[in-house]
Amino acid sequence: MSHHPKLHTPPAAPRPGHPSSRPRERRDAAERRQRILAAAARLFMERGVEAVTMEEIARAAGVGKGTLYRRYSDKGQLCLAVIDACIRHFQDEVTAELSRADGATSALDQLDAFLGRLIAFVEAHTEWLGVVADQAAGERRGAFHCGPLYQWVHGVVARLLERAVATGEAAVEDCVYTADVLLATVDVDLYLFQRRERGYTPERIRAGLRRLVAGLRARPAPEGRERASP
Amino acid sequence: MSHHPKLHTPPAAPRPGHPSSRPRERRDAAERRQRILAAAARLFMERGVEAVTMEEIARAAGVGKGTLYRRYSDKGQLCLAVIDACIRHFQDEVTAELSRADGATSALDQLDAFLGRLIAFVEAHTEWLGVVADQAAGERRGAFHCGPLYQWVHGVVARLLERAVATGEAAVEDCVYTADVLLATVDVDLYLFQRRERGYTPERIRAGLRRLVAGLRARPAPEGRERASP
DNA sequence: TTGACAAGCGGACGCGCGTCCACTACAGTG
DNA sequence: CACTGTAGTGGACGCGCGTCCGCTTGTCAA
Repeated sequence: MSHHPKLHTPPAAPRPGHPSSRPRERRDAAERRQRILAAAARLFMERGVEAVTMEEIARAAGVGKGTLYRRYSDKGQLCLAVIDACIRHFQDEVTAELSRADGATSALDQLDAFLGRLIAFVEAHTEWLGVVADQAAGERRGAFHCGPLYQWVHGVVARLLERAVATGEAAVEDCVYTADVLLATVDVDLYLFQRRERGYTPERIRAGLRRLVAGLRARPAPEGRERASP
Repeated sequence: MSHHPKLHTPPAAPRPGHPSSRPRERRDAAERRQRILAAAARLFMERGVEAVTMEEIARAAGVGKGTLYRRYSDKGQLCLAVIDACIRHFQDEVTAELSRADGATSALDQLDAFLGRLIAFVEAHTEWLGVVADQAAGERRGAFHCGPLYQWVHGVVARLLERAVATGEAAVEDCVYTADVLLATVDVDLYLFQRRERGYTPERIRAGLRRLVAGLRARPAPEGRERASP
């Protein structure tokens, strides 16, 4: 298992596939990459993600800053690389569960289950995801939404919505848009705000999200509906 | 018109109200503040918000960086101060419209109208709001959600939702949470992503949001409903 | 008017990020 | 094995932010 089409930095940069197709990554370079990842993981665990600087990571890994930035264009990318194993695991589980429940469960229920898993994932990696989000500012605005992780999650949600529409379970006009909306719900910034400032539990957030999904269900009688074009 | 309880930096810092209650802001300080605001507004218009540095603003205003930071703790606050007039105008219009339509229009329709206005506001000030959002990173995470602007907008939405529930129009369990969700929909990052990458028009976004609100309507027959307490 | 005190000022400074480029050393070639 | 091109390296550097602290100046009381 575990093959989501080049979502993750495969081995490194040149070629993921054939063993003798291109000047593949140098041996020493690969070793340094391991050192970097190990050092970053250790420091992040020890002192928290925010408190560690790129310079420290470079020093701890015994490489220069240039080398560090060659592989990970910013702290966010490095974070994603560090929790890469978790991400793959998450994706594998989801993929497995979805294909298992394929015909047996309604699409909307699968969506609900997926969102539950997603909340758990966010809850478990808030600090990391927070840093990732921070990097997507200024010049890099929108980088996260354009990145493979969001694309994948969005794809899953949109596909489930489309299936739900096809089976008549749900009445959704614009699945792509709606998927964005559902995911905006677990945006790290909002999630942290609700957890920290509002004092919500993950369960409460989950419940709210579930009710939102319930609102997508097709209605028995479209009587007092919205007027379509004013 | 135009009195929302200290949402904006009133005159400056010490006291908004009585004329002889505290060592009110010095005259020269006030003048400098005007210079800063004018310089910032000009530079932002000329070269775009992102491209202007705090140092340049200070220089253009003929003050030191320390002075600049004394009043506006970061670029985001400065941005908000520059578009303060627009914000007040927005709030006044909304307040007026809401009190005008008070008994005449259904709460859900008022909500819909408000969200339309909100989208227009975001569309008009994306660049500024983007910078504001950028500042709410790292240490300052959640600053925007804690700030007066979000609080106010959230209050409006939550109140309308509560009214809709009271009149039986809508079936919403958790109005505060739902307000957060509706607003997450027009989060600057997401909004820009949908506008730029997905190529959505504001109208399309508005339509999607409207449908989301429609999903909150109370159902005629609660048949295949969610099980309330598992 | 004078004195005193705090509010206000401003620029030097430190920090972290990310870039840049002269140098190194690995991996194919003859 | 010597040769060579090129991926890879690392640290000096520049930038923008935000802070800090010694100096200035308005304001109020005597």
